[in-house]
Amino acid sequence: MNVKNVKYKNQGIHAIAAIFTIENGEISVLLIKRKREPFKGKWILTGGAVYNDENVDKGLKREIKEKTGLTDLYFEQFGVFSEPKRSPMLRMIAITYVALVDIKNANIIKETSNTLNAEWFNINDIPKLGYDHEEILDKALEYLKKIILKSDIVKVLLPKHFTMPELQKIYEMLLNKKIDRRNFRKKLLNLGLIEETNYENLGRVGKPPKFYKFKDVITEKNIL
Amino acid sequence: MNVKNVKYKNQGIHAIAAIFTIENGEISVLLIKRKREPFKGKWILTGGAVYNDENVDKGLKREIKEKTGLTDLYFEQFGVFSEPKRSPMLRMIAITYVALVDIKNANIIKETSNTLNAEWFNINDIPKLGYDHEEILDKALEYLKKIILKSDIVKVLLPKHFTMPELQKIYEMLLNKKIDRRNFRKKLLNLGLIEETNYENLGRVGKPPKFYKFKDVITEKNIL
DNA sequence: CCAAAAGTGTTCAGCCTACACCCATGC
DNA sequence: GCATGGGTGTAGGCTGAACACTTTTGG
Repeated sequence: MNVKNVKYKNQGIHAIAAIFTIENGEISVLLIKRKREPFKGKWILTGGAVYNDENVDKGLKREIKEKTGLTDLYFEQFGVFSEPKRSPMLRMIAITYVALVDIKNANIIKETSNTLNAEWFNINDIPKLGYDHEEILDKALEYLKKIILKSDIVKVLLPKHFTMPELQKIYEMLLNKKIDRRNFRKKLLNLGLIEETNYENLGRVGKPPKFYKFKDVITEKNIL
Repeated sequence: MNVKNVKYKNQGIHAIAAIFTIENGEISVLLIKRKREPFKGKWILTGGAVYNDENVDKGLKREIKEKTGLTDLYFEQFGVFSEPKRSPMLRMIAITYVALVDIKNANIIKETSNTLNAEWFNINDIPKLGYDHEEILDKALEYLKKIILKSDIVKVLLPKHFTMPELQKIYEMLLNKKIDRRNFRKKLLNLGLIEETNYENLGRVGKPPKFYKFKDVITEKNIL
């Protein structure tokens, strides 16, 4: 069946993710450079059009894989951008996501049939973006800060076994503020997302840290 | 420009609202009965396809007005439903909303060119719905309970001047639990959304209540 | 004066913040 | 033994929950 009513013909869905990672102690976001019009040569967030046989999550995964090679990331939907003119030519509605990926697993494909380049940009040094992606990026960062204490989303940024100071650094970077060591430990243990392990790793300066891991089973109570 | 790639041709956007009100001390949701296939004769939530020159909010407002006559309601977007088969025939993605309306202003159009009927249904007595609207309704109720303490959304359900017990009854109905009178008063006043007025209204049994109103200016701090 | 409805205050528990000293290791 | 980095506890303020009596009106 084809759409006949011209009032809502030729609409499409964009699934768009602000993919974040932590690199050299700073938050970066992955941008891709467009190969075609519109916005040819401009940097944009990762994403693209959802196919008819996909739900939006699946379309996003496929687009990310096609345009960056990334397959193993955590993502969460946070918004809808639907101004009629947000995309020139076709009417596209964007379903937007925050995603996190571990830089160590992040082997980025630089060029594809649709993209000229892909690069991590420090979030304090973002170029002008195509479409309405600057607005989407702003909202994504805001959302990330809001959910970071209510989910185990940071899991992907850490090795299986990690220490409190390692975990704390990630929160400090994402939230962009200093946190008290004692309070942080109490809070995180209280949240019930992580548990101590008997993993050990000596050979470093200073008192050896305890190691923790994210619990395998996250109960309802944990993730609000 | 027309879509050529068949993989994402003929997609469309549904804006769909679970419109709630409080009637005889119970929560009701507005359902409309479809006049055409698919789901001809079935009850569904209010909504329809977004036009090309509208953002989703605007499309929702238009659809609600066309199909129910309602113009003055509070609504908030909460989700996206995108399973490929959620709508038979055309591939439609649903952007979903919670809406609230004051029953006293709710003069419902019963039949339109697209609908056979429109009626309020007690949420404990919902018929089988078309599309995936049962799932949407469940999620909408869940969302409503979550935001009710963080926004002035209940404003539309109350007269300009209202008493604490009146306000409390609405919260108790929406949250479906008893709340302690003293704690409720402290909490609501603390939230800073409402303020006392010198409105008076005697002639009722019992000690005369104080009247309150929602503040005209809601500051950033108030709505988290 | 009595029935009905509204107003009010205290205590306890849990959570957040601020803050300083001790401990185990490598060199 | 000393430098480095990690671990730990306590006190004050805020928030949410539990709980019972007094006040004002209409009839």
